[in-house]
Amino acid sequence: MDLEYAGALNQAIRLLSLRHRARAAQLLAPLGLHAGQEALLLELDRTGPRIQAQLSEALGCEPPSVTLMTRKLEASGHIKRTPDPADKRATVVALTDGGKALVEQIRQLWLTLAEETIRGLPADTLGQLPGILHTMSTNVSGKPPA
Amino acid sequence: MDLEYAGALNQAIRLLSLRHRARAAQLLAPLGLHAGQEALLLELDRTGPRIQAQLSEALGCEPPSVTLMTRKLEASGHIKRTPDPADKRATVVALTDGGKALVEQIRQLWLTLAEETIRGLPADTLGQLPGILHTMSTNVSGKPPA
DNA sequence: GCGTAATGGTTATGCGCATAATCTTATGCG
DNA sequence: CGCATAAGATTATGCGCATAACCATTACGC
Repeated sequence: MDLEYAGALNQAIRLLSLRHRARAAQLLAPLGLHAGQEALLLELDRTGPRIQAQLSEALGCEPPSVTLMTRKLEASGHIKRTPDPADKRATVVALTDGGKALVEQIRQLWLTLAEETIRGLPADTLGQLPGILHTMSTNVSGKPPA
Repeated sequence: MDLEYAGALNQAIRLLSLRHRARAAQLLAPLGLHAGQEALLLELDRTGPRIQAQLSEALGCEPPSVTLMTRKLEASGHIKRTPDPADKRATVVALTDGGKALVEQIRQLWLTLAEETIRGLPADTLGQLPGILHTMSTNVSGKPPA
């Protein structure tokens, strides 16, 4: 691998990150959501109520970030935070009814976003794309490949 | 395209963004840099001195972000900001000697990061990877495809 | 030429992320 | 047991990004 390829690759990843996130933000704004919050709601919908430590792990961000995000999502009425009776340290986070309804809208937006993103890519690329992205993610995750 | 694929794709892009950036931050920390600043320095090195509006365009971020980043990079001595004699509104940004030396180190780190990122990917994928990422970027850039 | 629009920058504010330090509660081991 | 350690959460702080509002300058149309 040469310096030029490396530079192009890293820059391409950086640009995709910025723009994909920016586009997501545009689409989520009408719902009153900021980019990043949708992932928390989708995760809650996918697995049911979870404590923040689990959310932190699933979302790939640190506990303090989850604390602030959950605060704001609770303030806007999309989730509810209740102390865990079995572990007094933990607080469990659950979707409200309003939150569940929001998730349905998010799913539609994410379909739009994904279709927009992969427009013009060859069909065989589409099949391997999630795998490629996942491989790169775990490669730089620092964690040993389980 | 189904909802499941869309969700997996968007989530994969989000995770790759977070982790690639986090790993970049780890590598840049010993140089006293924060993730994002390296792009500005690399761009300056690639094209020579530029005014902030051009940097904003090249980096894919908004002018206020450039203002703050250039301030900090100037404070740490890596760049120099001087008023443009031809246009009293503009300020041109140039690498200092120290900044140029830093760029060489950044290039090495970016080689490391890129090799780490694409580890385990098939050879034919590597060839098309930059193109795929670029296509996706422009797809969500909002700009008409020039 | 002059007034209006466009361009370059900055300030203020807010969000998502990070790390470091701290507090509380669980858990492990002697 | 009791005590050290680990785990869950929070606070404080800082950076990169964003938008909105504003100022200074340049460019343009009449």
